[in-house]
Amino acid sequence: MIKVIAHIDLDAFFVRAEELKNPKLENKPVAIGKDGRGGIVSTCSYKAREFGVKSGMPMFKAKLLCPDLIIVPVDFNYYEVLSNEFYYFLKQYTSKIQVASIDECYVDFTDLFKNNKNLNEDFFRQIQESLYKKIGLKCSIGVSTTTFLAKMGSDLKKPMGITIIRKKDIQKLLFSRPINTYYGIGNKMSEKLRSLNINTIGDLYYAIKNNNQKVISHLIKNEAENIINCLEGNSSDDIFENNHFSNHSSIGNRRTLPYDTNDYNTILQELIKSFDDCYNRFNDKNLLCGGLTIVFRFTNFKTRTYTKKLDTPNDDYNYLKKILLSDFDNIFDNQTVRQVGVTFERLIKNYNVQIQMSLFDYEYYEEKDPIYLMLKEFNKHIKNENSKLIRASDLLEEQDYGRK
DNA sequence: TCTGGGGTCCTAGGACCC
DNA sequence: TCTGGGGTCCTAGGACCC
Repeated sequence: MIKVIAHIDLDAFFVRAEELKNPKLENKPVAIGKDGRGGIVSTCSYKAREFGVKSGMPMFKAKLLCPDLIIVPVDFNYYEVLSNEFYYFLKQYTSKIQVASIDECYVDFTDLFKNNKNLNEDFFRQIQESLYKKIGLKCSIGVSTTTFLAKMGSDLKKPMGITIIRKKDIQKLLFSRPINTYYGIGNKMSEKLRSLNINTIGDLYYAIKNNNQKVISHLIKNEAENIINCLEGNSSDDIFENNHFSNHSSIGNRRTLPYDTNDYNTILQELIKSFDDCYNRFNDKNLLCGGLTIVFRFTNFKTRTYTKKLDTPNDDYNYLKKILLSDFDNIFDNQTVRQVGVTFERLIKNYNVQIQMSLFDYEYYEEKDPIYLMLKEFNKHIKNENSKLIRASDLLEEQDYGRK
């Protein structure tokens, strides 16, 4: 059966989130990110883009392009709360939602269109408008028969765009697009392909079709076949239902040092800050950590990682920290370091913790409890007066931590 | 005064077993 | 009379995405 899959992507999400906090930022050139050594633009407002500011650009460069740029630091916890609001909003339409990141998801609307042959923009326009009215977020929507095409579609018109890609329109809409806009082909691969005179998605399609071995040999195993399937609309259209952006199999933190150094104590102190940051986020979630990774990035941007697998998954601060410190002593060899980081890996749900059912209730939570705070934020941001109070049980029921 | 920090996934190649 | 080769499992490092 032909499916109706939408990819819904929030427009300049971090900027929009900050505008909701501080409406004075609206229609101004705003960049979200760190303003300091190594700071880059995480995302920026459309006004800032008019000056040539882009995601990933060093902040000092952005300031040169746009002297009036307003720089706002990243507030990830707040974005996460807002992101969950967005996904709850979508649930009024269907539960067939696959959360892909903090600001985008795939939704299977097939059932809703079962009896309606006239697939058009109206329905999606209504979602857009309702989302904006209720939560204040803007989004772009791509609609097609597969997740890949929906994803490619949402990128074609922004902000507040709606793009329907029908099978007969794939070539017209996608083949002239630059090669790096193909989802899954990044800078490295684009560079290789351009050196082989593959500059557009269409170029790549025909090269594979014509069995151009020079090109095919640069792709990973089975990728050529996969690309043809994607561009002919025959790739997977399955939605893997998940409920939260916050279900992770790892939690990490990296920190760029104020200056490159090989000083043992300076590096160790930053590493411990990283560890504490990870632990604080990890500790909220009733998880066990099954492995610890330390990462160094050197002046030349090469990275070195060191992973310790734990015999038994653990959540004890002192135990994990002891491992961190002994690992650090083992591997640190006085090389000059630019960035250090820690990742908690192999996260699994801690089934040993028994929680009384009554504790799932919103009103039973202590005011300092992270779940309580999250709910408070969440309810505060729902603008519709009629929406009912969300209870902790609604959230927790849907938690499904751990790996498949 | 270049190049963040949150992640996931893939692969080459080493370790190990028989 | 020198170290094959098939298989599995694991991990470091890198590519990619937002």
